[in-house]
Amino acid sequence: MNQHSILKSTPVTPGPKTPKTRKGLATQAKLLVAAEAEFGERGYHDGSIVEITRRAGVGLGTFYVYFESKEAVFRALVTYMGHETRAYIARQVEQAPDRLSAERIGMRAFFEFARAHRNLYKIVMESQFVAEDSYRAYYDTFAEGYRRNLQTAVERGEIRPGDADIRAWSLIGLSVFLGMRYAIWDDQSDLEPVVDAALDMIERGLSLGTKP
Amino acid sequence: MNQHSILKSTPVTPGPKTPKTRKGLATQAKLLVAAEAEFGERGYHDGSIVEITRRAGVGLGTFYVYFESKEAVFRALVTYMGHETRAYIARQVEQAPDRLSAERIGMRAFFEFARAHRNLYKIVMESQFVAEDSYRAYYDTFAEGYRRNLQTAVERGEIRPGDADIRAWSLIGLSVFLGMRYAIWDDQSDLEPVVDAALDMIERGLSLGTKP
Amino acid sequence: MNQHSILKSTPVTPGPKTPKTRKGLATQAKLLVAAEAEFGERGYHDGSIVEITRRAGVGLGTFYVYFESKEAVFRALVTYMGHETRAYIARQVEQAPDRLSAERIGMRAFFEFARAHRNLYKIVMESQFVAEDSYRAYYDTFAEGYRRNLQTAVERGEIRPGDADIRAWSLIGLSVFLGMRYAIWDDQSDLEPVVDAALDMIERGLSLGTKP
Amino acid sequence: MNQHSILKSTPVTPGPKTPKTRKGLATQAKLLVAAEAEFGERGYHDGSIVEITRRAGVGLGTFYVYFESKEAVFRALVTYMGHETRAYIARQVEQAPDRLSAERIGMRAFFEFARAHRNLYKIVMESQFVAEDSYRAYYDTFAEGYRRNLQTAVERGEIRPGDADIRAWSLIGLSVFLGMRYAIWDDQSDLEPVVDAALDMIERGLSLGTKP
DNA sequence: AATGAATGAGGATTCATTCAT
DNA sequence: AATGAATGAATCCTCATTCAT
Repeated sequence: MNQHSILKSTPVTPGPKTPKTRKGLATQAKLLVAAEAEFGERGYHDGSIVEITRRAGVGLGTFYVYFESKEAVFRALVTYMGHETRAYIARQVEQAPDRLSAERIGMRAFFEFARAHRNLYKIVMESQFVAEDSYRAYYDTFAEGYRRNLQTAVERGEIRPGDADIRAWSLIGLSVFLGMRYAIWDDQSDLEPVVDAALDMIERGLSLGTKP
Repeated sequence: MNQHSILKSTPVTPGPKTPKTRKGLATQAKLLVAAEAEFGERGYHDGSIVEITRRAGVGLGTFYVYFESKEAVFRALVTYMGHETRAYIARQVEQAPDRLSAERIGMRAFFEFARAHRNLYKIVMESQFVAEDSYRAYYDTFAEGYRRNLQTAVERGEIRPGDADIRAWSLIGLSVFLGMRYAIWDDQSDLEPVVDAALDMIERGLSLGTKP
Repeated sequence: MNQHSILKSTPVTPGPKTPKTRKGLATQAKLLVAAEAEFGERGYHDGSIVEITRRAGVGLGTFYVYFESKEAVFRALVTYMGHETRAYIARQVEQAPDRLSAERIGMRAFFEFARAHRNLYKIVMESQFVAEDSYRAYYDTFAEGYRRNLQTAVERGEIRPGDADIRAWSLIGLSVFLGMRYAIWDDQSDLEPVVDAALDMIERGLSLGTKP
Repeated sequence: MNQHSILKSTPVTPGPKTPKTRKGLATQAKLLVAAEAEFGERGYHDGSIVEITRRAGVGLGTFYVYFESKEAVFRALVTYMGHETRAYIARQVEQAPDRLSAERIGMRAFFEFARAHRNLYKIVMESQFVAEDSYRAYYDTFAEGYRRNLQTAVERGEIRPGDADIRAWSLIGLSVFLGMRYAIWDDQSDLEPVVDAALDMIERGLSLGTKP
C-alpha cells in the first residue's frame, strides 16, 4: 500500500493495445500501477477491474482501451516485473569481483527488492495459476542468466565444476523460499544473517571441512 | 490422470463433517479423491463442485453432506497431503546412516513422490492463494522437522555448525524448485543426476575445495 | 401478450440440457413460453434473460439450468415453431380433396396461425440474423414438404408440370409476404379476400384465359 | 467483398448531417460505403462503428460528424438502397412491350441486382428489426409502384382483372424468396430457369390449361 | 473538418450454496 | 444418506457516444 510501486518511474511496457498519444501512455501506466496494487493485495481472482480503474482514477471502460482483458494486464505485470527484478539485481551485482561475491550481493539485493515490492512476489507466484507460461518464462529467463554466470565462473576456475543448470535452479529455489520466509513473512527481521548463513552453505556446503 | 491417487488406499481425513456410517466414509473418500483430481487438473478457481461430484459419481447435494464448502475440501486436501508427503519421505529415510545420506535419500524420495502425485504439487502451491494458513502450516511443519534433523546432525558432529532454520528453508526451497523444474515440468528426465548435482552442492558447496 | 402461446399445451422440445424431473420439465416449459413472449415483443437483442426469468417467475440462475445460452433458447424456439406451424397446417390440410384445395386451405391456415402467433412470425424472421442455420432449416424443411406435395400433384395430373422446387419457394415467399402484410401489419382485415385473390393467381396465373 | 458497392459512383444521400464542403461529402460517402460492407457482413448488431471508420480509413470521431447515430447510417443505407434497386429495375424494364414481359425482365433484373449486392439484401431484411418504419417504407414504396403497373395492365386488358395490391405483394414475396434461395444462397446457380419457372406460374398458374 | 481518449450503462454468464424431497 | 432444482450475487466485457483538442 504505502510501498513504492516498481512501476511508477519507468516507461510502461507496450502491452497489446498501444496508445497513440502521450496522454494515453500515461493512463496506461496509471492502470498498470493500479493493477499491481489490486492484484497484490487481493490476488488475481478477488481483484476486480472496476477496482483497478477506481484506483487509477479512470472510468471502467478506459481499462479496455489499454488492455485486452484481465488476464492481459496480469501477464503484462508479470513480464514487466521480470524485467525490473533482473535489472535491479544486475545493477547491484555489476561490480562484484567474483562469482561468490556476486552470489552474496545478488541474494541481498533480491531480498531487499522482494521486501520492497511484496506485491510483485505474490503476483509472480500466482502467475503459476493464471498464466503458467508467463510464470515459466519468468523463471526460465532468470535461470538462463544464472546458468551463464555459473558456467563462466567454472570456466574461470572461480568455482568447482558442476551442472550449471541444476545449480541455477537450486539457487533460485533457495532464494525464493528464503525470501518468502524471511523477507516477506517475517517482514521485520534482519536479513543479513540469512544471507550469511545461506552463503556459507552455498560456498562450503554442509560437510565437515577437511581441516588441517 | 493414470496416476495413483495418494488417497485411495488410506482412511480419509476427518474433515469438518464426520460421517457416521461406513458407507458415508466411503463417499467422503470418493469426494476427496475426486477433488484432488479436479483441483489438480483445473486449479482451485476453475475447478467446480459439480465436477467434483460428477467425478465422484454422486449427486451435487452430496458434497455438502461431507464438506462445509469448496475451501474446506481444499484445506482438507492440503493438510492430508502434508501428512502423506512427510510420511512417505520419513519411511524412505528411516534407515539412512547419517544426515547427508538422509538428504540424498530424502530428496530422491521427494522427487519420486512429486512426480507420482503432480496434482499434489499444484494444490499445495496454490494453497498459498486460497488458504494461506494451510500453506504456511504445510511448510512450517516441514521446516520444523528438517530443523530438528539438522540440529541433531550438528550436535552429533555429522555436519558443520550453522543456523538450522535457515538451512532448512534453503533446502526446502531448493528441493521444491528442482522438483518443479525436473520432476514436474520435465516429466521424463532422469532424476538421479539432479540429485547428484544438488547433493554435491549441498555437501561441499561451490567453493574450490582445498583438496590435497 | 394476450395471445395464446403456441407452447402452452405441448410437451417441450428437449433442448440441450434435459431436466431430470417432472418439475424441471415444467420449469423449462415456462421459460420457453416466457422467451417466446420476450423475444417476440422486444426482439432478440433487446430481449433480456433476466426479463425472461421474471416473466417465467423463476430466478435468473434457473435459466441456465435449462438452456446453454441466450442463443440456445432462441434456436430451440425457432425449431419448435417450425414443428408447430407445420403440424397445424398439416392438420388443416389433411382432408383436402386435391392440391389446389389444399393450397387454399393451407394458406388460410397459415394466415390464421400467423395472426394468432405474431411473436412466432417475428422470431422466425429474426432468426435469419441470429442463427442463420436455424432459419434456413426452417424454410428448407417447409419447402421440402411443399415440393413433395407439388410433385405428387403433378404425377397425379392435378396440376400442370413444372419445377416443384421453384414453385415451392415461390409459394412460400408469396404466403410469407401476404401474411406479413395482411395478417400481421393489418391485423384487423378480413383474410378471405386475400386468400381468394392469391389463389386465383396461383391457379390461373395472370394471363388472359382463353375463355369462351 | 469483391462486389462493386452500389454506392461508389453515386452522390450520397443527404443523411442527417449535411456536409458543406466537397471533401466532407467525399468522407461521408466513404463512410456509407464502409457501413454497407460492415453491416452486410456482420449484421447491424455485430457491426461496429469503429470498424466502419476503420474501413473508411477515418478516425472514430469523424463518424459522428456525418451521422447522428448508428441507427441513422443504417436508415440512410436502407433508404438509399430502395432508390437504387427501384431505379435499376425501372431502367431495365423501361422498354418492355407489355406487363408480362415486364415481369420477366423485372424479375431477372431483381435477381441480378440482388446477387451483385448481397449486402443490400441482408441489410434490407434486417431493417425489419432495427428500423421497422424504414423496412415498411421500403416495401410499401415497392408495392405501390407495382400496384400501379398491374392496375394499368388490367385497364389495358393485358392481364386478367384482380386485386392489384394483393397481387403486388404476392409477386414481391415470391421474388424475394426466390432471390434469397437461388440468387443468394445458391450463389452459382443459373437464374434463367428460375425466372422461367416462376413466370410460367405467374402467367398461367398451376391449373391444367383448358386447351382445345 | 478530423481525431482518439474517455466513459459507463447494460447484460450475459458462472457457480457455490441452500433446501425440500 | 442422497439428490438435483433453484437461486442471485458478482464480474467481465462491449461499444455507442461525447468532447476537448
